[in-house]
Amino acid sequence: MIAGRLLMNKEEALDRLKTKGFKYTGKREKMVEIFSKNDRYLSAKEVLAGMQEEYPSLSVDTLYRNLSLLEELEIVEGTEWEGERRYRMHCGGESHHHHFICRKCGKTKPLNQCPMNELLSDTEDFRITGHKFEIYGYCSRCETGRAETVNRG
Amino acid sequence: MIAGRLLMNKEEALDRLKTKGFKYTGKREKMVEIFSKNDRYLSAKEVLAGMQEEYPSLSVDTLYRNLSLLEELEIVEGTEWEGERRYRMHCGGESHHHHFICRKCGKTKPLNQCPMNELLSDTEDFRITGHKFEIYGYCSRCETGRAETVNRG
DNA sequence: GTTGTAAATCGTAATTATTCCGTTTAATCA
DNA sequence: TGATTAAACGGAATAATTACGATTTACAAC
Repeated sequence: MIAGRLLMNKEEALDRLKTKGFKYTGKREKMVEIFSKNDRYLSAKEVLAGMQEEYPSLSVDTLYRNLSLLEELEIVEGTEWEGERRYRMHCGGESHHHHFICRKCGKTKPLNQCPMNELLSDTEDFRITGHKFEIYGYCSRCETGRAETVNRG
Repeated sequence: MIAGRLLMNKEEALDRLKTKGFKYTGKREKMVEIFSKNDRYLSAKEVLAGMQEEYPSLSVDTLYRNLSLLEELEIVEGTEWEGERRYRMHCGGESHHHHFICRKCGKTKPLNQCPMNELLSDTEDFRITGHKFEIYGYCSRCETGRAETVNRG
């Protein structure tokens, strides 16, 4: 249990869309729903597969534009992983954090600590604008083979 | 100055190729030379540009195969950055480390500390197999506009 | 030095992720 | 309801990477 970190939910996500002046479309709702049901990083292809249940002929342009939009609005957070961009529901709030990522199923677990706090002295001759810290491995379900096979694209 | 971290050099790289049973070709020599002259992450396209000085009609297949081979042999080290895979000369030795990366010119600076040391308690329910930690920003030359423009592809 | 052979390279095509663009559709608001 | 304008369509363009059969080459054995 992690204090002070609220996962973005569907209601807040769609509310944020509206208040920022974007339209509340069924496709965006479905996308947010897909992310809220999957606590792991999803590739564009995986999101597309989920979308096709309801929108079998969704344009890839729409898919990518909305993924970018949701990331801009901090409804989802993205990372580059294994050659493609992947997204998960934004962990929300002001609590800066990082993730553990399961190499097999993409499941994520937030980490409480941020390593940047101790490292500032090491880079005095650079102006730091960002950082990436991710831990990879296997979650307990994948480790013991109990996890169902997940289409990773 | 960082103690105990020897940058891979051309001689050792080619020696490593031979002892592992791979052939010592002029193209591989040139590739290693390009990396040894550039202390920063290079994209495949940048390496190709360097190769074309000497081998104007280099096949992209050869380029990518050799990049992968050099990475396997730990002659170079790769990372995914801004949508493509980039490589730099391997920092070598047993000293595990991470990098600061300049967003503009790709220049790198090794960091002495590894944040994993303090974080083990946070992931008891995962088997950890690797991690990535990179700091982004601007090096002093790029910050003050003194750096020449670098073709980043 | 000659030769055999596996590895390396070539050249081109296929694949895959992502973006672009002109047209059509639909959400929102007066 | 009608007007306005963003969103979506769909098909093509772009760009990184991989695949593959044919040819060449490094290198070791003779």
